[in-house]
Amino acid sequence: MPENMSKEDGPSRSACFTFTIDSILNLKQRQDGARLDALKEQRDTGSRTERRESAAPLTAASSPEAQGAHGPEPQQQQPAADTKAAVKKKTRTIFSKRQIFQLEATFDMKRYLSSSERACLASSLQLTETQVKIWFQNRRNKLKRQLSTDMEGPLAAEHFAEAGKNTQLPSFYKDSSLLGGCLLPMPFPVVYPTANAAPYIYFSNSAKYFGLFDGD
Amino acid sequence: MPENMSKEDGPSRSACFTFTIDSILNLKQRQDGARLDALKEQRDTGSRTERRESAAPLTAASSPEAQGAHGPEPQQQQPAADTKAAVKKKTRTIFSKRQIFQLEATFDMKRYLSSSERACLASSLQLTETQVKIWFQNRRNKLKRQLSTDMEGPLAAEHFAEAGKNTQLPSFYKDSSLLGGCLLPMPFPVVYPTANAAPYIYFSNSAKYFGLFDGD
DNA sequence: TGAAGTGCCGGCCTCTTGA
DNA sequence: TCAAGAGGCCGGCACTTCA
Repeated sequence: MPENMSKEDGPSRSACFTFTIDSILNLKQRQDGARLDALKEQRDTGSRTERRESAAPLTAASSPEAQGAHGPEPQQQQPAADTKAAVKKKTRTIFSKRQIFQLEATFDMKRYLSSSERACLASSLQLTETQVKIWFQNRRNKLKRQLSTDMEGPLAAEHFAEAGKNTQLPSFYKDSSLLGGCLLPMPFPVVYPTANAAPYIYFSNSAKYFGLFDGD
Repeated sequence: MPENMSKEDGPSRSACFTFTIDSILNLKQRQDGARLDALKEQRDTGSRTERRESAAPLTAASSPEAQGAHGPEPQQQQPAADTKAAVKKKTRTIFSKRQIFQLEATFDMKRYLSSSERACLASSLQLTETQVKIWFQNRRNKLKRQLSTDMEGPLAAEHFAEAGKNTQLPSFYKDSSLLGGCLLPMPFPVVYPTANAAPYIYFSNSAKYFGLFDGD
């Protein structure tokens, strides 16, 4: 799905308001990197119809990695593009606390993002959309694992699927249209009504916000 | 999309009620073929978690084509599976008028179907889900082309995208939950509210229903 | 520990084919 | 004419890798 559809979603939407959490938190950091995922993100640009209103025209060279984190300090661990086919050592970016906080808060609201919501959140966090996408993917997986171990039983996974099925989340073609596709993360417990059981409430690791407030 | 997600949608949903249009139209046809798309549909069965509550266990052999149409008459044009690797001549199934009618009516309601809606409609029409999926795909394309020529301008396509974006449509993860994922096609004009323009009304070829009522 | 890589699946789109 | 094939893109999931 959904993609191709991004065609119907990406270009003409521009649902990203500038008053996002960023402006609220007043944490305007650098505007440099945090773009192009080089290999995969580029083909994104090559879609049929134009898509993605991303600024930078993707300057073919340099910064092959998306190191969209770590406050103002440069902190590049990529091979500096010495040779053409750089070794491309697998880097592990560390998201800032502000980014994690916002991602977690958003995750509490909904576990799946529409493309426009993703774009909005990404630009708000100075991350690539792919990074946000992957973060949510990994986060979902983490949640699933946590539930499996917490509930110590095969039903855990079902609860997860159950909750994820009839509730939340978007579609590739249309977003929740709340705030025009933008989310304002608010750390509240989320209720996941299940189809055949009493509403299942998950407080999403209530302690995860602790220690995330003191700057990056 | 979705897929993978069909995992969360397929198995535990069973949202297909038996009072579908079929029971209304009292057109219980044969229950035989109209399944397995052989090549592609089969891997569907091989998904990670079980999915699809389809009856027939997919008997490896015979009926490689999905000829889910044409009233009671057999009408098979496939190579009868004489040799193992039959020539597999490209067949062109002709849907019955009843099937077309129902598909068109459903299409008027929404131009994209969730997996459960698709499953429901498919079983209701004795067609494979793939056939329904492809039909909707081709129908969407047809609509788009019609709009392009009708409006004689480059804006037509945009209107289509515009309409398809903020309106309808499902998601891979959750369906409209109307009637439990089942649709009751009702030939009414559909209103496609656009984001930045007055609601765009499309009467979906008002004459297309003519001549579709007289039996198969 | 967790961002990212890999492999597989399904859907959608566009264009094309051939009964 | 139109169901279906083919090629290409995207997102999701499971599982793995390694700074």
